[in-house]
This record gives sequence, C-alpha cells and structure tokens, in this order.
Amino acid sequence: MAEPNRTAVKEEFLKFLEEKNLRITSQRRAIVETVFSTDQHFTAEQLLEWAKERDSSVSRATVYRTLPLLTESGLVHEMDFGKDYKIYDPNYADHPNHNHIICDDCDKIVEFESDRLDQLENEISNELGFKVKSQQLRINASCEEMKRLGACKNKGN
Amino acid sequence: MAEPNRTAVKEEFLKFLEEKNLRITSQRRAIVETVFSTDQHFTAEQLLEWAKERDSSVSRATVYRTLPLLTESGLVHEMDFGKDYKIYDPNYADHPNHNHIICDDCDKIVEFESDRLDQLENEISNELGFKVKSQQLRINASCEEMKRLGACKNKGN
DNA sequence: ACATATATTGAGATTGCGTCTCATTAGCAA
DNA sequence: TTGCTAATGAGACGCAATCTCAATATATGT
Repeated sequence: MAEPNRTAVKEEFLKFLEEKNLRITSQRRAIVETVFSTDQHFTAEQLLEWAKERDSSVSRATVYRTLPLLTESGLVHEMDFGKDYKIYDPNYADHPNHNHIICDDCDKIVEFESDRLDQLENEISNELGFKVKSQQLRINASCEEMKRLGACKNKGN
Repeated sequence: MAEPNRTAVKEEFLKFLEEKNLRITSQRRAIVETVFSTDQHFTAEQLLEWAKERDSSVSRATVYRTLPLLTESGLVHEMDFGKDYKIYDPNYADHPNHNHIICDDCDKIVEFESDRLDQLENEISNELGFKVKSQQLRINASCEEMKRLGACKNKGN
C-alpha cells in the first residue's frame, strides 16, 4: 500500500472548512498537517502532543474541537475499541468502509473491507426502516486456535 | 418475544460465582435480581440506582466490581456505542449474537440477528487466519431520511 | 491597507464514568 | 463458633472530554 496523496487530503479538508464558512487558523493548519502526515491510528491526546511539536500554540481544547470536524468531513474515522479513549484513523478517505479484526491472542489489528458486508448492512437497515449513515464492525478473534488447526495465515506473532 | 426464564438465568449466575469460589453476598443477590428483572439495556449508573432501591447497602464500587463478572459469565453483554459510558444488555443469554442499529435522529436502538451476517463474518475471519470469538456490529442510521422517502417502518417517535 | 464583525482561541475549571484504597464487615468451611 | 479471607462502602482519585469566558485572529468589505 503506497503512501496516499496526503496533499490532496489536506486541501480537501481546508475546502471543507471553507464550505462551512469556518476559518483556516494556524492551529487548524498544524493539526491537519499532523493528522495527514501519518497513516497510524492515534488518540486525541497523541494528536495534541504531535501537533504541539509543530505549533506550540495548539491547545487541548482546539484539538478536541477540530476532531469532530475531521470526522464530519469523512476524512478521518472515529473508532471505539472498548477502551476509555477513542481512536482515530486518518486513512479513511482511502478506505471509507473498512472494518477491524482484533486478535485477543496477539493484539494485532487487521483491517478489511467487504462489499458483501456493506450490501448486507444496507439490506438489513432498509428492512428495519433505517438508512445507514455509518457502521462499525469489530470482530474479536483468536489466531492461536487457527495456528493449532494449521490454518493460520498470519506471518509473525 | 416472550419473557425469558429469568429464574434460570439468575441461578446460572450464582452457580458461576460458586464455581469460581466467589461468595454470594446480599449485595450481589440484589444486583442479580435487578439485572435479570428487566430486559432493557442499562448503564452502570442506572443499575446502581435500581439495585439501591432493592438494597440500599449496594454501593457504586460493588456494582462496578460485579459487572465484569456478569459479562464474564456470558449472561450479560457489554456494549460500546461511542458514548462515554458503556451499555449493558441482560438478554444476551437468549440472543448471543445480536447486533444494533442506533438511530442518530431519535436515539432509538433496534436489535437484530442475522445468520447471513454471522456466516459472512466467519468466512472473512477464516480467510484472514482468525477464528471469531465475538463480534459487535453497530450501524448508525437515520430514520428521518426514510420518513422523507415514505419508507420508514418505525412506529412512534 | 484598514476597520469591522465574529469565529476561534487558550487556560483552566468542570463534568462524569470508572477505578482504587483501606479499614471494616460478612461468607463460608472446618 | 471460630478463623480465614473475600467482599464491602465511602470517598479519594484518574482520566478523557467538555465547557467558560475574556482575549485574539481571520476573513470580508471598504
């Protein structure tokens, strides 16, 4: 997976701000630069720390105020793995519907996409009278058991 | 959906405690009675309030200490809907694989089960080298949009 | 460039869920 | 009953996230 075109994503977010008549401040610039200069998942507190290195004037309040804008723009995805903090994924623009398998044995997180899954979700939601806005499937799994069966397709760990 | 056999579930949990050499205290009795006397979802704080009505000696600490036992027993399911509190579901013994649609318009939570979904999850996990242990699908949806289309199947609200 | 309207900011107080501490109490087995 | 020790309650604490409000900075029109 090659490094995505980060510049385009950054500009897309600035355009998003403009369209909402929101101002492009130096702090928001620093945050956007930070977010789309990595493809790692991060927490709000991590983002605060990183953004502060870029522009020490960035405050916790601004980070927490900007994150909802980032998720609303559809360029960052907010995830909940059952911890008491949220995790953000800056790769969402490229893979808007990906899901996660968390391995309870080795803590590995594997992402996957599935058109069949998306379609099934839409079907079920429509039947129940809803229109899907977003979805999050989390599968907790075991790789040990697959190793025992000789069917584990994971490399290390 | 008929009222499930609550007495059996309560006893199952007491047996679970016994097997782990844990003591059956009056507070735990009150909590168990409370949990399995409803089929509604609840938060830890709600459970505390309800259990206190039954036995005023039940404290916050004991509720928070008992909830992990309830989930470990498999009789209650802990869920994370992205809020800053967790939600607990006492119907899990009867419907161990159900999923949730949360309506962002009216906050309604609808449960559903789907064999096709379960099967698809198993398929995908196997392909990736994992064995499913548990899963949680959350669909955030809109009923307003369906109403606009005249396709909303929800009654009130 | 400059002035104006107002969106945005930072510092720090505050909220709220959940956890921890520790002295006291109460199950339960012998 | 006794003794061991799991379990308890009250309240302190931790931590992510939100809120307040006076000060500041941005975008727009002139």
